[in-house]
Amino acid sequence: MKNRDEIKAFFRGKGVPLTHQRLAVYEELAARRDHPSAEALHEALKTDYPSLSLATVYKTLQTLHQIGMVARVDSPTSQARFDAIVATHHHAVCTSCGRIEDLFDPRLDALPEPKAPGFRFSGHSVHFHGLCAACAKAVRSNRRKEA
Amino acid sequence: MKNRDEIKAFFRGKGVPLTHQRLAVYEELAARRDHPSAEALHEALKTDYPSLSLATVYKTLQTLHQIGMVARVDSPTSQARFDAIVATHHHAVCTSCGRIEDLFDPRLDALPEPKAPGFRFSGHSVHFHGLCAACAKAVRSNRRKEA
DNA sequence: ATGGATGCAAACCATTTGCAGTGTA
DNA sequence: TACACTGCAAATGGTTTGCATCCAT
Repeated sequence: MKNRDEIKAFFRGKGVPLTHQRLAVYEELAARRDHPSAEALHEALKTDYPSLSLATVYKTLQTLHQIGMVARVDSPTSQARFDAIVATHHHAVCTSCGRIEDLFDPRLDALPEPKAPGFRFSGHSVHFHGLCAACAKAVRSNRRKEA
Repeated sequence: MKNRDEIKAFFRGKGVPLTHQRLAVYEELAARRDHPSAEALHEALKTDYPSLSLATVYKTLQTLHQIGMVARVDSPTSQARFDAIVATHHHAVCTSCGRIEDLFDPRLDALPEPKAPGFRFSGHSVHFHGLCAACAKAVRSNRRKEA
């Protein structure tokens, strides 16, 4: 995703109106590599767009996320979730209902350490995301109803 | 971590008082495999401990986390963070300042899919956590001061 | 023209905090 | 006994929502 024509085409293809605010938020985000929060984006944009509201930034990010133009850096649920197992293990997260299951797989415990200059790593965690059994079944029966 | 004597010993070893509330929260969490939220734990406990407050559950979980008896299931920062790169990639997260850096490493893109009955996975993400260059340096100079 | 988007302010929800009283060590 | 913990209620901070107005299509 790069220039304005491509952006315009992408929105059109999704049938979603492209407003000045949406363009501004997307271009600001795309220009940065620091994974800003909604607030940080609003802060950065308010000089050029004094009337842009924080609520619009939130709504815009949701829209951009829905049409697949931006990703959120993890945090699957809004509430913190806890685990009495402190040994290294990983998680399967249901993107529909928030269900979290433990994954124990030694092949995931020893991953190649990536290059990240200056970073001193103390560990890692792997999240597999998808639909849990119950939600996958719900989706199937919905499809059947809609058909 | 299992029986009450071991729990008691662990708290004593950390020099942290073991209250009824802390024991109750820990035992409830340890008995479950659904990664409950603070609220869910409070809900489950309030029949047996009607005076237990939600604030205490939050404080207790913080304490248990600090002494290494419980883990939080990721979500490194409280605010949502966004990324204009939607292609598969991974992240390095600084546990001290919240800095997030992109990691591009094809070896992390193709991981063995773990056994999770019924789950239909659509993808995965890997978080490496540790200290970024700046925070690692800050820790070093703090150590020097304290010495 | 018109349906969806914006902006404002209020609402919401998870989490934190101040403080008086209580319990653990 | 002393200090840390609890419980309550109020405060906080991020995010969402209702509604009147505005704008992209």
